[in-house]
Amino acid sequence: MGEICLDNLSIKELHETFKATFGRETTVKDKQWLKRRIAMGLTNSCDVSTSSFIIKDNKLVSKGGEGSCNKEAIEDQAVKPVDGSGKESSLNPGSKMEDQQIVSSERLRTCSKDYSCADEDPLKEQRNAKRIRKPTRRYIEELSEVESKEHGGKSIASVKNLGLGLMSSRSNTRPVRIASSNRITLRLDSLGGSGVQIPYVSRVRRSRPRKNVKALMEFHPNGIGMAAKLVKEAVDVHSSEPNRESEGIVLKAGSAPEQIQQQGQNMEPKNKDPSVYTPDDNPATVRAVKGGVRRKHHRAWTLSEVMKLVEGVSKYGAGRWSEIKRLAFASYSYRTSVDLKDKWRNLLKASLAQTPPDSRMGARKHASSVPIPMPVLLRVRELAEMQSQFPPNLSSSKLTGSAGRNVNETRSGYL
DNA sequence: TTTAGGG
DNA sequence: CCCTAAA
Repeated sequence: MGEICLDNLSIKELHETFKATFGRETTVKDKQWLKRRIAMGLTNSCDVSTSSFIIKDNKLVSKGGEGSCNKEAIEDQAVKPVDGSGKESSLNPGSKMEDQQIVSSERLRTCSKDYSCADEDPLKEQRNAKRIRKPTRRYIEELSEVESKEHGGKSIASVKNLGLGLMSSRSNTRPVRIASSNRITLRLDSLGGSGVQIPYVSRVRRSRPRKNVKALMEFHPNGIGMAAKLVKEAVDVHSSEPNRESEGIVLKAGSAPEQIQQQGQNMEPKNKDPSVYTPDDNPATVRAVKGGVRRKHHRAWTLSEVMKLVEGVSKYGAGRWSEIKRLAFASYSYRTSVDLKDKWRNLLKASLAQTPPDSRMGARKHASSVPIPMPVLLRVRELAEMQSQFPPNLSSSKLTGSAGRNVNETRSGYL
């Protein structure tokens, strides 16, 4: 019971799932470890209410009721440092993924240190030791999202103490959240005038100025547009380079993506208090003066997010994005209802195109994007198919789907 | 404001 | 992801 049914997956599949879940690859070859890891990644979102997904072979079964949150998996993880086992060689959890170089030394530390933070300390150590490796911004950003859930908008208040009067610029200031460790991160969308940003953590996103052309054009007459742009860029350059070392987690770490990753996974259930790193928005758009709207940083969808989305759709119906956003995605500050919609659209497309030919061609050209587990795709297709038939009944929306429906993966002999 | 679609 | 038309 404890173990999720990932057992039937091959190492390769586990790797894929792992990547899909955490957005990064892993070289760990230990099946057990992978399973635990994935299990956590998937269930750490225990509140997915009604059902937790279980992947079994190619079937996706929803396990109803019981708060089956595999605490076990997590505990196990903590105890993993048991080198006694013969498979120690593969025991390098979130350590450094591809860097098996420092492995040994780190492993030792892992043992001596407190289990709970086994993954963390070693990192610091090894980092000083040899690691110089470049940050790899992408990972940091994408993994930084912690799937912590539910934390009402309670954290919004205190922000005022910071003397940020500008957040009012847009009556609808996106809920500002306070990140765990005394670190405050906020994002003001001041599209209107002020557009000043508080570089508390100077996490401005950098990217190409892109086409603010339109905006610029309008102000051009006064040359202000240009000025604005320049300013914007300037700000950008200055505050951006330090990629978003989000929450003071990366602190001393030169960058090691692993750390972020860690935090997400290791976070023990009990420590889940809302204050722990709020997956706040910020990486999002930042505006400087008029029209410095950068694209939101691309957030790779993790498997768990996808699953939440799928479940959300199954419960509230496709199209009720705002609902799904509020309920199933309450914790993900980024991911707007529109994002959900878009993602669903993509999932749908993927599910329909499922396993077409793949023939000899270099199949996975851009395999970089998380491969979505077949089961999930099947579910997506099912839901779409089904929902198109029975337009979501507002009355029984909650009962629709999730309740008693089975996952009849319709023959789909594929794979 | 939220949806649906096109870009 | 962004943007926009509709609702």
